[in-house]
Amino acid sequence: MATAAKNIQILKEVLQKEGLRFTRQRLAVWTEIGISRKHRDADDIFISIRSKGVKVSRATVYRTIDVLVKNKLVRKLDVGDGKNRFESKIDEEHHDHMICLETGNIIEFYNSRLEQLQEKIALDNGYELVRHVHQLFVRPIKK
Amino acid sequence: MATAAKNIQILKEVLQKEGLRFTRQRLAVWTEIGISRKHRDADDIFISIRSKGVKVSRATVYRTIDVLVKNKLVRKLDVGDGKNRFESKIDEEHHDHMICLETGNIIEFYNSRLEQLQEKIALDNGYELVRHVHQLFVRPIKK
DNA sequence: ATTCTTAATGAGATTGAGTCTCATCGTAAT
DNA sequence: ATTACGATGAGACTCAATCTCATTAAGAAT
Repeated sequence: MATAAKNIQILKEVLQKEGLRFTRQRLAVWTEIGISRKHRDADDIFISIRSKGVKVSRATVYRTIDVLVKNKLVRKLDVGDGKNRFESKIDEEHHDHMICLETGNIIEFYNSRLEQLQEKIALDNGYELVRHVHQLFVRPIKK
Repeated sequence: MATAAKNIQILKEVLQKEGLRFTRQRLAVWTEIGISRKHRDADDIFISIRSKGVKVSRATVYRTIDVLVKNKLVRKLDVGDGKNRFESKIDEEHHDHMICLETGNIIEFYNSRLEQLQEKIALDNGYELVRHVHQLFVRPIKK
């Protein structure tokens, strides 16, 4: 389970590996993404950190997120509205997303057969699957 | 098979349905997308139309594409580089895309089992699948 | 064909997410 | 504590996409 101490440790290891320094701002960004509800956009994260009294800039938020995404601590999610969303990958099973066109709700799903098929399709074409983007845009079934 | 005459007819029907006028610009945009190679971005389409001597603006290109997408004549494709691509859906089987991370190549694929699975996943969650976004980011297998 | 109403267009301003610059700050090694 | 140099922040900048509004042109009516 993710404790604050464990999350700090994870961040420190990543920063060390990348030859980067451990700073208040980087910790704040990682904490914000790791602790809070999912699917938040960059500005949301920026505002939230500031509201907690930590001085940070948008530039630093974006720069830090890039590092976290590169090191697979965070996942970047494009829901098609021009703003990327971010979610922690720590203690999370892999999943994709269903976006409700009526409410904007984001529902997570996972299907192993689907994942296998994706690997197979890439392989059949002479490629190795690196990552995928998979969103289902849905509408509630009317009774 | 798609002939120029047939494509004009399709466009006219859509415009009529939408209560919109048939204009040189709208025809030029539809022709450009319908005739040319796939996966073109808006600016590409804009430049190409201009180079053929048809006076058009970026605003009109975007406005027309919106109408075409809304009426399922054109598909909008987000390949993750910040620029949407467009392709004609006329005389095209449905397919998804594999994007090569090394060359930027876009490969089309279709798998009926995959399509069925998506329908089922939405249904199992109480939703109706409206559309989906599905891209595989891949790397050539090294020999 | 000419007139007339109103939608469509174009040039350029604007938006907004994300990136970049560079003077200043702060980490952490010594 | 000093020092070297990486990190940060304010705000300029980028670029795809959208909006504004004066002008243009469909296409219906005559």
